[in-house]
Amino acid sequence: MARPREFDEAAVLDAAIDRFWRHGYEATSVRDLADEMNIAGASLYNAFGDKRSLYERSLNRYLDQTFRERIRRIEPSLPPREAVIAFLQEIIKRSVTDKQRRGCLLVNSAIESAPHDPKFLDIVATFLTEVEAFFLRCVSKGQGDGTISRAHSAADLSKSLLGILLGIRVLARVRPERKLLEGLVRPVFGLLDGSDAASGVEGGVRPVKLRRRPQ
Amino acid sequence: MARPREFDEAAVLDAAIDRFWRHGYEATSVRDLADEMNIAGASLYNAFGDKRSLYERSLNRYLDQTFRERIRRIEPSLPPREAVIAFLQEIIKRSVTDKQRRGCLLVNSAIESAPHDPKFLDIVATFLTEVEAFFLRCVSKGQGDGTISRAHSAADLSKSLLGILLGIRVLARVRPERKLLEGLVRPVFGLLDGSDAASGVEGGVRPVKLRRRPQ
DNA sequence: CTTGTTATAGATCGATTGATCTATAATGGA
DNA sequence: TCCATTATAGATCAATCGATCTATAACAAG
Repeated sequence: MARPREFDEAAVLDAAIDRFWRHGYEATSVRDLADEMNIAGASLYNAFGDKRSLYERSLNRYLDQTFRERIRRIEPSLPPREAVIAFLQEIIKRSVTDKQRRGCLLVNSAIESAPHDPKFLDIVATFLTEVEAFFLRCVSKGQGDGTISRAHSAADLSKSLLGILLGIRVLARVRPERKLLEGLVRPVFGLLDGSDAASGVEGGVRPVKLRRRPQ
Repeated sequence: MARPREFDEAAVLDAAIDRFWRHGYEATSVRDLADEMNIAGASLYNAFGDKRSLYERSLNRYLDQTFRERIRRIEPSLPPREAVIAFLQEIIKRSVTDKQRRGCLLVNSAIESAPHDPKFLDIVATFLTEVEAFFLRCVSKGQGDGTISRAHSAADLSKSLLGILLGIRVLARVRPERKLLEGLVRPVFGLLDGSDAASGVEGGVRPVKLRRRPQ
């Protein structure tokens, strides 16, 4: 019974994602959203609750369709070291080709929304941990089969990879230059390869003697 | 002639910085600003023009008082490798002790404001280049005197350092955990030290044959 | 059919926005 | 002292905000 929806929920949600992605939460009004989603304001409230709930739905859908999709696609199909590299290179490619300089909705949310809303904070923090966990799985596996250097602990390396990922996405909004981003990751990729990593600057742990990359 | 100001411009500007820093540009109203600056709305407009101009003034003052101050203080007083390390460690310390999770006004602006205002974009992009140049000076000098590894080009290393810096500042707003941030920089610091950095993942330039760190 | 339920479009709500106006206060120079 | 100039406080502006209301439309069940 009852009158059916005239719009495709996934489609209008994509429109909402795009708007939030480009302009952020505060700079987007409900009217902006309704316009881009091609639905009436009342329909928006009826279908998604309020603006905040719509943002939450948008962010979650974004994470599923971009980050998680990328992990699902890359992790099982590539050796661990190549998976990490492919993951980051794909993000560089996206950053460089993104003419609207939207950057990354996750990073944008981390800066703009997470600090002022416990729910958003939880979503963002949890997901960052999820990305870190992906890197950790890759690095651990790579160190196990000798394709990734043991000069640093898998825990540290995966944190560095997370940090670099976030840095790339900040630059993507301001200086999305191929040479900058590719130069930026080169030393980090080198970190995965063999290296003797000399002195421990700060008494850092020097976990295991490295092996000279068999394979 | 004319009635004198009743407030100290630098002091009220600091109050504006703090507000923008914590809440961003869009989520801060002119009334919020006037309240925190302890001046009337009319005085704000009289002294600083409009909200946008006040933000510009705030951002520039912030950059001078934090980033540039740090560079001016650290660069001449420490050897290049130690300067880089001190710079990043100071930022980690700030991130960890920042109970309000303000993060970095530069990074916050890069995400929220720069993409939608050519003037802000220019300020942020130019300053990011300025930070990169600082890292480049340090790395070049360190590679010259043998205290920093030549396994990667100074250009690439300084870009990586910039990326890691930005990543730290994103995490500072969401997961300002000491272990996370210190683990994150450990491999990057290792990058400065000797290392043979093997394979070029992507046909990247392998700039110079390394020397085994004389000193 | 009728009835119950939900979706839609557009008007509308009070609150808040960035910005300005009015009126008054405070100064240095004539 | 009077004038020109600027600063101040508070009221006020139209525009826009997030959200809701009213009225109508579209369906399924009976």
